[in-house]
Amino acid sequence: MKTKLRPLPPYDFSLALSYLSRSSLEKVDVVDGGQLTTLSVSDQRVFLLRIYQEGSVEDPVLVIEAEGKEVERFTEEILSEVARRFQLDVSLSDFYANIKEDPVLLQLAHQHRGLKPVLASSIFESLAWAIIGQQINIRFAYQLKNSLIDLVGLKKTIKGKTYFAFPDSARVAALSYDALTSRKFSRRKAEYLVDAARAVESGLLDLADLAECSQGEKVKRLTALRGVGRWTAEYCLLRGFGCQDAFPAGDIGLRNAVGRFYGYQNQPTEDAVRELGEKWPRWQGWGTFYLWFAQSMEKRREKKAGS
DNA sequence: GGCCAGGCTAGCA
DNA sequence: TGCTAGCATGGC
Repeated sequence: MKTKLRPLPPYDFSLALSYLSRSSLEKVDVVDGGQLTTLSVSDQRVFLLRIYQEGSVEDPVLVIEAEGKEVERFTEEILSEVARRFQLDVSLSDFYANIKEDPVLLQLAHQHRGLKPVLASSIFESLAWAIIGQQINIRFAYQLKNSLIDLVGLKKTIKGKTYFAFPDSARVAALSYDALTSRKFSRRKAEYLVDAARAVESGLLDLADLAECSQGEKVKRLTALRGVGRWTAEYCLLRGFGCQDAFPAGDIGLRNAVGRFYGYQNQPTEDAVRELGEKWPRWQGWGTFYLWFAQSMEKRREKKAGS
């Protein structure tokens, strides 16, 4: 199956690819030669997707090629999932209009014109990834994520090449804590992760239902889980549910980015970041994503210059 | 070798 | 309500 989507312009898929390739350890979303190769898993079915952009940033066309059994029957589902994950139907002009009081963010938006937040492939993945990433550096977080994928991730070999998908909640719920602690998870992190997966499996945390709730209710229900604090919930809202105004203001990476781009002498406090975000009404999530992205691009540039 | 990393909990005042 | 020790391992 090969089909095309027309994202709301401007849109630059190469920026999404840059974001997805921010770690060399990433093995679910494979970026190579200007295209993304990834598995799409839904309802026990696995499809291999190749996604790339044709046309320009101002007149974008996104091409989606999908392989798998009876893929034609699932075309609509696959396309809607791609549109959701890459926020293709959300207008950047609304974002631009709502950050005009902030020249710094406006400049970054100009510099990375066509960037839209990239969501995780599922709500559960965003929650699991946030738990994994708590209080540890990103590189180590990727190592833990890959251990989890080795243990219970989905693997599919096509034409001699193996592709991986992040495990769903059922697979994680079936894990023992020891299986994770033997792979360098701390005891607590193993408990938080497996217990969250079990909460989803038992229906204690109904993610489909949660999607329909208000932002406040989402945070309330998520933080009711042991191991899920405000940061984790906000992260999940931003990268899982795609809430445009989710705002993990306490995030260390965001505070560092604000420190860099807004010229702070010392790392700004969470309160200072929250105050800054008032200049991006209803779009704090996108502002956060732009700052994360710009920071990772700067770091990559510095590393390249230093090597 | 020490401090920091895309935090959170439990215990205490 | 607000503060802090402890968690645990890797990177720099």
